[in-house]
Amino acid sequence: MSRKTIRDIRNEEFIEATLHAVYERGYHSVTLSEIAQVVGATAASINYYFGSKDKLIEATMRRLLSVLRTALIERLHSATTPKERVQAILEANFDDRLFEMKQCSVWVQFWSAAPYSPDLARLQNINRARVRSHFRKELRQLVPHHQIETVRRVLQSYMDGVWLQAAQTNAPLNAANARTEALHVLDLLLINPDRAL
Amino acid sequence: MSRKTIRDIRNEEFIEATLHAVYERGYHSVTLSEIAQVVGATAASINYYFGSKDKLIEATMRRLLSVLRTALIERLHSATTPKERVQAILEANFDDRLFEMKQCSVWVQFWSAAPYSPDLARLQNINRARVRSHFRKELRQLVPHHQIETVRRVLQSYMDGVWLQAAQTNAPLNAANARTEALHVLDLLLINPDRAL
DNA sequence: ATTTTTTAAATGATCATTTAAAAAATTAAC
DNA sequence: GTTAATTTTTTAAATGATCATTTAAAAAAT
Repeated sequence: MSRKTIRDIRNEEFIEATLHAVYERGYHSVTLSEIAQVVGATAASINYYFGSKDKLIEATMRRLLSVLRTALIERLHSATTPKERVQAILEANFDDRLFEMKQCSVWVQFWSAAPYSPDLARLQNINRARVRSHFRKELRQLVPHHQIETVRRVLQSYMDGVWLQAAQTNAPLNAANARTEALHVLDLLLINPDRAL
Repeated sequence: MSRKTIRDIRNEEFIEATLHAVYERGYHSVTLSEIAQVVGATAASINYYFGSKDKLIEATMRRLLSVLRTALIERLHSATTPKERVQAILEANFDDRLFEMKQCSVWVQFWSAAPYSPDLARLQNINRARVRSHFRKELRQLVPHHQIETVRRVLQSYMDGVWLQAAQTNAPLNAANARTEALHVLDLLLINPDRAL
């Protein structure tokens, strides 16, 4: 029963094309024509569907966020203990569907552009707030009160850093490795916390 | 005896202005005129001194790298044990002269632009290779052979992530806190390594 | 005087966006 | 089921704005 309108299909195609073209050419030098070319259309067509280049970019960012949200919800759903749920957050961030060159690259570029675009900044804040709040809720049951924020900051910084590096490597990414390593880092932070933090 | 030519002074001014203007307006939307305005000059003047916008950007990136290199050398010089030297690398990355909004912001923007500019990419690789090699040399004496790369990757990812977040916060940065937290993370990685990694 | 530095204005290129018309698809009528 | 109207989608070309860069001349410094 998937009754997709042409509009939905085109939206989908153009967002996919944007991911590809931004990855290939860079956020600040890609043109509407280049994006349109990826799917054999014209720049005018994009404006017909999205209204402007900015709106297209915003829609693409929403797409990335939606992939992360989906992975996060799925994994949280099948976790039962606080620690499992923290692991779920970490693993969602390096989910196979997300932790892939094209998306890492575009994501990092959006990050760096966000401070200069209210729309992108808004989306980014929503996402960051969600991850932060999930972390806090679970860490409350795993580490002493006064260490919650430190542990959370370290985990989030670590995840961001891995993404940043992923976007700059030309070697193919290994999402499974990234997840394993992230779980190791978590274990380190949970070992004997009174001693180091 | 600091005999500075006008050329040196102007170079300095324009690089400073670039840091300011890129921070204010964003790497991909700042114009030569805006940069020139910061020091009351004209865009043509920048081309007279730097030859092109790209060269100015490259010179600004070099400036940032030079600040890091200086901090790194200074701190390494006064460290005597392997652990102190690893600490020196971490602390240099969050040196007061470097870990400051304007520079974090510009640095992150350069990072995200580097894959699309051979010149920026080259500079970035040189820098990353230097930090990597320092880490390796010292970690060899601190952790078992098979864990060197993992520990190093975690530390570098963590540092990158902190920078990324710093560039996106509007709260003022606290370099001393960043250094303290980084040393904590190091201690965690060095505690009982056989257990977790 | 001569050289260095600065600038206003010109140049030329690039784009996002608009427009107006064509093409395709959908609907309605017979 | 074919045809004619209507709506949706697409595009080529026009528009207008923005910039980096060049140029040629003026201003400042040596």
